[in-house]
Amino acid sequence: MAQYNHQEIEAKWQKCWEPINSSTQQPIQPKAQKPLGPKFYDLVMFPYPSGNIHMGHVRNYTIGDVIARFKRMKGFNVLHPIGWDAFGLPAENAAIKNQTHPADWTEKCIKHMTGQIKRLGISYDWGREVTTCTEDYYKWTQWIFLKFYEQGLAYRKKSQVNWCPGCQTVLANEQVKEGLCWRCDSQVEEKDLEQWFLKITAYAERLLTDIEKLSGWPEPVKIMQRNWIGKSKGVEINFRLTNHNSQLTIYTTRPDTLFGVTYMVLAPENPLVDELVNGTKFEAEVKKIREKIKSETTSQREESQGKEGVFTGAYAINPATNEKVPIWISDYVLMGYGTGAVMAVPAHDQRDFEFAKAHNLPIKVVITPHTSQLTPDTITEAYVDEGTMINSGKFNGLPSNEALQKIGDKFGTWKTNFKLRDWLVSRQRYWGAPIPIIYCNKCGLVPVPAKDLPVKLPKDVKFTGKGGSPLAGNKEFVETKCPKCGAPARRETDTLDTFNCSSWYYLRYCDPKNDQQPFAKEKADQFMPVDQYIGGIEHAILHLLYSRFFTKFLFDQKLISVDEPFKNLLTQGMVIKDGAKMSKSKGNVVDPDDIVNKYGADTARLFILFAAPVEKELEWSDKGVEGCYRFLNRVWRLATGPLEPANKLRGSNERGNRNVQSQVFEQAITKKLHQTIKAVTEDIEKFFFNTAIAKLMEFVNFLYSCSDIGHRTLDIGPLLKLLSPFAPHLSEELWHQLGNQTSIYQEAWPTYDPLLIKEDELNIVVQVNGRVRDNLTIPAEADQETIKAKALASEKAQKFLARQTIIKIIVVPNKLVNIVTG
RNA sequence: GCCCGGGUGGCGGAAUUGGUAGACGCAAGGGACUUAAAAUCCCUCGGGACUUAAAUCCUGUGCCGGUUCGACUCCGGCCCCGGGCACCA
Repeated sequence: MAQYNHQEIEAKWQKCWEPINSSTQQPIQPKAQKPLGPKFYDLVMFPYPSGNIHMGHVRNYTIGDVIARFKRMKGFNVLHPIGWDAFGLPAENAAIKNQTHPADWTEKCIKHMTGQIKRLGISYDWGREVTTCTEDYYKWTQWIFLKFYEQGLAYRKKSQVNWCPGCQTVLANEQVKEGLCWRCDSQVEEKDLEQWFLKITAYAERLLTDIEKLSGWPEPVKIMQRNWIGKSKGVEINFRLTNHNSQLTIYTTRPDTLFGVTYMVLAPENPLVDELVNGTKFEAEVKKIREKIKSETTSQREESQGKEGVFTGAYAINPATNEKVPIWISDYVLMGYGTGAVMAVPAHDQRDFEFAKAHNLPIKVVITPHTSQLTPDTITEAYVDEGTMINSGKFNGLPSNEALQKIGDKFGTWKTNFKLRDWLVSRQRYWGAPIPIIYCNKCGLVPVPAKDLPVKLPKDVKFTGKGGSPLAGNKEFVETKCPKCGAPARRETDTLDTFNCSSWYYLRYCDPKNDQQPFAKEKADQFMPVDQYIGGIEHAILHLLYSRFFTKFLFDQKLISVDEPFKNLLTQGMVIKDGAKMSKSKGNVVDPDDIVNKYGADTARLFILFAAPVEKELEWSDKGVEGCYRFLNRVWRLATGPLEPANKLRGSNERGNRNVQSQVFEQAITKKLHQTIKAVTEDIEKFFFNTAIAKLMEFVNFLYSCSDIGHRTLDIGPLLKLLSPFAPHLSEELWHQLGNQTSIYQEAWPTYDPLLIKEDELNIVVQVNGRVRDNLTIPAEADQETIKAKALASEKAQKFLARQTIIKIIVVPNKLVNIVTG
């Protein structure tokens, strides 16, 4: 018997699988199920080609592969593609550092990572490989951008934007995490710049309501998206200004507190501020404060906690009370939300309360709790709950929730607001898809005609890392002719945020070679939506929200027939070591290559699935890996062996059921096998891979515990099939050693016989007052009365029943009897 | 502060319509085989009491209460850990 040589076996089968892997066009069909089964689109988040795969990738791709192989054997027509999210900053930074071109660097990385992925034995359809930085791909990224532009959903606007000094480019709101750049952790600054936006806010309502449709998504992800979109219902109320013609519009979700307004606050950037203070004695002071606030970073602003502010000298009239209230500016009011102005009700809003305390502004209570009385003197924090209206004219005495509706109706206009901002998509970087726009002195802004796409990214560019769009330095690129009038014109030199590229790649996989359109509708329709999407939770908002937006837009353009891209989503947990995320600086990185070399891909795959449930964090353990390696060796010996001498020699301490006739073993093994088929199948369907593997181990352990008589007659084919999604190489090798000529994953998935898994005898627990006292073995067909009688007759139970009155006996079929005493 | 997850042996984790807590794996201890080691195979393995041993009993799923014949599982209150959002009016 040859030893289990993982290196030899894995290399051999990876080579054999090459032609089968790249052939979704001619899907692999189980022999038993000839007609093409229903489609199943199995997708993992495509990687950024950073140079090396890490354990997170291994986990991601292994999960996807188990599902792909399982579904194929189940008869589905599986689409299981892979590609590269290849535009992005690291390539450019590497270029600056190493004097290589981003294109060359990226190509090298892809080549290396391709080899690494192939060595994992993942059954990708490499014939559909997609790379976002190639002209044939980004041509269509640009094309889609132009579609947005045509529909008025891509526009340029000057506004306050997030600037990352580290990346030397602007960022979208979604890309700022707690004031820091999501990529490089630099403190994000605010800048006034003219930039390109996609009008994702036009889809805010649909992006929100359609979350309901995503029954196959984890609840936390849906909650995060809901919060990010941040819908709120309120009213806009106009306040007249004294000594001015214009009026002040505020947004509030609490019109019930309108009578409690004691001052107003404008965002420092609100244009009305100039109108109010220009030429007054307040101008200098207000503008000083405004400049100070503007210069502050987000985190400095947070520290000020809404205490920074100054009176503008102007007053507004409360439409409900006709009271004159002062107008202030403060950093706690944001220009980007609502109208950039609020009515301040210190008694019922904590931020207003704190500001009022800090600046000695009056407090007026208009809602009081049902149980106690609230006065401006006794109040120590804002009362934000519901209550009874007071000091509110004819609304006095009403419950506040009723007054909210009535006051809103009377004084304002109902309005829905979203926290979601439009998506800033322009980047002042080189390594991305050029924005296909031309600026003409006569015609203004002109989109590049579709026939002229792609706007090619020139190779000859200087990388200084000093800021500004690198493309601006390339004359040949910048200088062009206006497509409309032919006059000399300039190209846009910003590139698209790479999240544009990743927002539609799953559609390109459906038709990757199309040079007429991004994808043919009928081909996209054939596979969309993605049946199972697998990736890290870090994209809960970013990529997943953008992709939903793109899909809805393309649906509206009638380019596809689905309006949600991902039917089911599986968010895998991180791979950690020594309690921390693997990172170079911590020195706790485990290189997948090392594991594959030492133990093989099958072991790596098995361990990464076995060590933890998919959605939870996975603590890497070298010892645990060895355990999985041992298991595969056990399977190997089981299949290739005669039993080893040591195994035969277990003479003295063997279990009772040994040395019986082989027939008995056969029956027992068959039963256990069918139970295992059932359990493993159900576990895989629920993505409980860790317990599926445990059940395979149990079965193997069971086989080992049977005598060699049992072994000799054993057909391990079904076991190999059950194991094949997890450890494809070893299963395939042993499958062929059994004499089979065709690939194991062209086999149909094993089925179980419900009659065979039935136990003839059941183990029934006998409890007295809920505590276990005895175990009974009872024929499966025994009726309740028999079981009751046997339980009562139990000697061990009797001990606890002495001098007790039995009140009732509870029989749980197939499980237990509980005798309750008084 | 708000919103989500999650607390089970020495460790990773099982136990999803309330029904034998600790499957499976790791580590540890003991044994078989071996000149020896490795590999392999077998046994033990939450804590405690009692005992030569077997047996038996008590206790135990973050903490405190509750519902129930019966609670890791359901309810109320609290503590701790992880993640997300963070002046959104």
